[in-house]
Amino acid sequence: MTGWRDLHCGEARPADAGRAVTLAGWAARRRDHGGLIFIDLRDETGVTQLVVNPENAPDAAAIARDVRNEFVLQASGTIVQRTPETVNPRMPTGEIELRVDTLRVLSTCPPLPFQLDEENVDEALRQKYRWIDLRRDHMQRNIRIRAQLVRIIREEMERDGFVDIETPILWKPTPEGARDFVVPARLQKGKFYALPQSPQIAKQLLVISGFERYYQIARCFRDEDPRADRLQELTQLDVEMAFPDREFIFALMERIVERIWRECIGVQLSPPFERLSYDETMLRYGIDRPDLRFGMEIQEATEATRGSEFSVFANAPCVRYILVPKEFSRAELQALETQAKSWGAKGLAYIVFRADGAVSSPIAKFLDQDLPHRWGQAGHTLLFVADEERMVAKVLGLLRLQLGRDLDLIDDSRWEFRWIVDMAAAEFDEQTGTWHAAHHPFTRPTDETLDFLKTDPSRARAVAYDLVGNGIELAGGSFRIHEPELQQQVFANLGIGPEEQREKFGFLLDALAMGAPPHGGIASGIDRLLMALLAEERIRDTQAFPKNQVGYDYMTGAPSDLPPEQLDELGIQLKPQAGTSR
RNA sequence: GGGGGCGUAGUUCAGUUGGUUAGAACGCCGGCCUGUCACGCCGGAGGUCGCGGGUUCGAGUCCCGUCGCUCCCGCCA
Repeated sequence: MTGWRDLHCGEARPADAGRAVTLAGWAARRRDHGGLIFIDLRDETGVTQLVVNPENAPDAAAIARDVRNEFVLQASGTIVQRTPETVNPRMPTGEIELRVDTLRVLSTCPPLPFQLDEENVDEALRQKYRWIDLRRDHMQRNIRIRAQLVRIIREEMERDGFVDIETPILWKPTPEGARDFVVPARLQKGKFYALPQSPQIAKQLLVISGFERYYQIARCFRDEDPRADRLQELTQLDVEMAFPDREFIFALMERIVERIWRECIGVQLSPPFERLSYDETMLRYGIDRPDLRFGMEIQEATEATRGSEFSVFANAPCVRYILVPKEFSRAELQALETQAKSWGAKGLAYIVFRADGAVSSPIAKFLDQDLPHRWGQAGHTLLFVADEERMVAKVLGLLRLQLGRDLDLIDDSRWEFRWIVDMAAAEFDEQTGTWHAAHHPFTRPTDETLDFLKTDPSRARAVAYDLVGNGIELAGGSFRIHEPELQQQVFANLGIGPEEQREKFGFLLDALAMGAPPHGGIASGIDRLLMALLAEERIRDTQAFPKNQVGYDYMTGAPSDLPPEQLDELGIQLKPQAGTSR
């Protein structure tokens, strides 16, 4: 205890009755009864009720009358046991109160821009007054559990002999992956550092250096559009090890996750988590981070409809459907089709099975008679998408998720974790019409599918894995390429020529040539992990000081203009239209 | 880059088919109140209906534009 107080507000119990103590904290509420005045005094441990009686303490009563919410107070007096009829069983300190002798106002506060017990306050306002927002129980809980979660991670990593090593925040711009946040270099005018999207290369170098087990709670930056589940500035548990063993890495993560869920929210998980292949996941859920808390899995219908008289189905490379437990109306189906089209589908075919046995559908008559009945069910609707496989998976996957939420099919009490394994090595880029690395270009292709990178990238697999929990990607990792020749070949397959390789990754290739052990690892987004743990809808509520969807910080006003002298010093000249401010 | 939703008091929201002076709750201010704990009771202040334009006798409401927020698609190795 510091000199300001000798007891915390959440600590006092009947055993303390009779003690003369001083408390300090915030005035959470004041109830002025004309005579008696009650003040709920709050600090980070809880709340104690202050009672100020003008007969015993006229000076304190005069001060208490002018106290308003969120004033900071120091109160001295005696802890007294409450009489039975005045006990408040809803609060831990409800059996006692502080009979105040002297009261001191340490700090005042105007009426708040929003109330601490208000829900759904506009996020812009919450962020502008974040120091107020963070006083709310909900945010206090989130930020404190975040610290607890990080502590658990560190303990588990240290227990297994991983060494915590910091890597540079000022790093080299890399063209692969997300857009870089860049930092102008004053001492090298016209040149730029980039903030790391992840310490990927640095951690590989550390393992090559002989730190066989590295970890870091690392800040990462990605200059892409944020979302409800995505941040520009994030924190990840970053792990890398020499002579990697996939089972070891899985078990490590499972142990960490199990402990976090148990200790932070009292939920007992039962690892090991089941494994799903990437291909099966994409087929059944249409997305690489499936939410397994409800069914409505995607079903294959391509072969069955190949000879159909419905030309759309007959000609499509892929036809799949989901069976939705609802009889949709025409208007609802219209809305669903509009939604599906906005995701890129050409249309949405449907067969509604009425509860009375009637079937309404513009396409059922074109299908083999028994097919719909084999797939359907009274009171349900079949929704079909026919297109390229990628599009079918995407649209049905998104439909499944949206309908799962809208129809309240998701069982919130369930925790479904899965390892997604046998990941694709390459992804098709619709815009450029080329293939690029699905994970990152240092990911090790499997020996068996290595040659497919050249001939048929869609079939190439990587030694890569993701951990998914309740539809949220919680971790992702891989084994890396440790042979310089293979790394050069993979670069080449991804369209990065020898000169570009040298310029951008020369130091990595050199390092790989100088005794690089086989290595691999995993990374886990702390913000995402917390989001899943707390079932938060907005990842921003897991951070103390988040920015909004266009990277604006309401509190500080960042990003902001620079004075001309500073720009000069950096050798930067802004285009006339640039430099607009809010 | 694209699509959806939202924008009314300090806050959260309501506001009917376009119709009188735009309401409620909480908060705030004043008064009363010695056992409340979401204290109670009485009274009061508080509004550029995001902004600009249009239609109309009349616009919070309809139309166009614009700004902001938010969710999603793209993007996110």
